[in-house]
Amino acid sequence: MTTMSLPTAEILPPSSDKRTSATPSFSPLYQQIKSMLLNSMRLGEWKPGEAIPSEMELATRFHVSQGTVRKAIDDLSAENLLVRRQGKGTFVATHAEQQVQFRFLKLVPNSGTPGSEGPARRDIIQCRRISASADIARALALRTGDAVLQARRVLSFVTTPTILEDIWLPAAPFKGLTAERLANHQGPMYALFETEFNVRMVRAEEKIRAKPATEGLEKLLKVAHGTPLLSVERIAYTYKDLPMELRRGYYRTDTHYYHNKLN
Amino acid sequence: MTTMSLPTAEILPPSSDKRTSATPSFSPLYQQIKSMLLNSMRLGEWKPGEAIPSEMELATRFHVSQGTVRKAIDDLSAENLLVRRQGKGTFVATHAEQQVQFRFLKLVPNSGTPGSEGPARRDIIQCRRISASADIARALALRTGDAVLQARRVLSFVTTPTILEDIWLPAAPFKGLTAERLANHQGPMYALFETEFNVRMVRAEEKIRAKPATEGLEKLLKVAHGTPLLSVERIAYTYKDLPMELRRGYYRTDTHYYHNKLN
DNA sequence: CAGTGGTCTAGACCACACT
DNA sequence: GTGTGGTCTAGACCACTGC
Repeated sequence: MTTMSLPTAEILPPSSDKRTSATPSFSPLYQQIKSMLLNSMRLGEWKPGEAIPSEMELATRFHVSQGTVRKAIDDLSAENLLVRRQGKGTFVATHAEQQVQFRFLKLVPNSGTPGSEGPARRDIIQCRRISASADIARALALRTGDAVLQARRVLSFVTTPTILEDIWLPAAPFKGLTAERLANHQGPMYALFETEFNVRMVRAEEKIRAKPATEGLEKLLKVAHGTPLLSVERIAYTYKDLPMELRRGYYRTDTHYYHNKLN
Repeated sequence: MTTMSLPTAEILPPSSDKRTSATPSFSPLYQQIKSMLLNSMRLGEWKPGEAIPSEMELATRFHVSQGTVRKAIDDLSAENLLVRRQGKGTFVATHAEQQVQFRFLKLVPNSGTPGSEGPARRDIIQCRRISASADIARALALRTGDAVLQARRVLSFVTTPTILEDIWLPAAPFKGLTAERLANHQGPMYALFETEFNVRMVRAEEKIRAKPATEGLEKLLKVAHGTPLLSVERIAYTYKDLPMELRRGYYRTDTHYYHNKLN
């Protein structure tokens, strides 16, 4: 039973030996549980913010012990895909909660803590549908020419414009997204993606460089010509390592800095 | 057995719990085990690269079950303080291994993978003993005027000077460190710190900004005047959150980029 | 082969949140 | 009180490493 996948009908013959080693790879039970939990999240059986069944209930459903379910949930919890709350239950992680507002935005003010400036002001400058150029398509695992949405916005903290971002999204999963919906939405953009488009960003990678402000950037961020800016290119992924967003940001680093923890 | 302290000579003081609860609180056994393992590593009972006792042996020593020891080791392993190797044992993590060479240096070449350029060339420009200025002292949790070592070096990849770093170290723990020893040493500086000074860097925090190259930087990194550089200020910590190094680096980002994973 | 870490179980009890 | 996650135990067996 170790290398086969569990029956999708969620029935495990009681006679089957769960520990017999078959040759090729060997996948522990808790890994299989992880996959099944992941699938349920991906397919929307449990949505972001909702509780998943209790450990005992999942143990019964999968015909394993509570400890095995626990190990699977521990892993997913460590990957920030689930959130455990003692006495209450286990919940699908979401970008809509205050505590995780700044999980992906690592820019913090020179003095103060992340978020101490209050919510950022978001000004959507444009949002349009275009054809993917070669590099955009590659980043989003599309074909050149495929339809993508492109948005541009400025984030301001305490009236100071601090970030300019260009954002590219595959058009298909975000059908119906307009500048108005972006502009009218309060809270993190990734929260909007969850509730409106059932797209949950699970992880991201960033490439960071220092670049001089170009003419367009100078005006929008109100900095002098050639001011060094932090160039942050991010690709965000949903489940299954599927890239769902490309973002090219320019950060002012006179009033803020990019904060990173190394472990 | 859960809320009592352990019955051996190695009893922990009723360590204050990190949670914000007002009650006297409650420290699980595995947390106490973690602290004791941490202490043994800090005091050098097991040195970086060495194996710690087996799970069964530790369980006997601490009078707990193997599962409890296991949970403690799991945690320390997740924090990169220990490394488990199935069939061999559990080892104290070290900066001297190939696999973790680039744990703290996140600069990767535009094309290629971390380390694909071969080992970096390290040129020590200076190493001297000075009095800590106010900001250096604050970063290293010293008093203004305390003795510190200050070193400057250039890292080059494939003959291209890429990083200039100024490094400050508290003089006391690094007594005897000279430019010669730095220059003659092969491999990561943090590995030298482990073997020669019994100082192990456990984690670090970085503040990243974009800044124009100043006159001194231009020559050393061979870039044009005003070229934007990545300014990376790092404070590295040993056990117990004790700051042991301040590092101010300037990275060229035309040939490389700073890579960060967000989870 | 023995010794190590890795997985899994069944059951007990504790801490926490809600009702 | 009930139900949730959190801790701990004792024991079994599996997978990997090296003698």
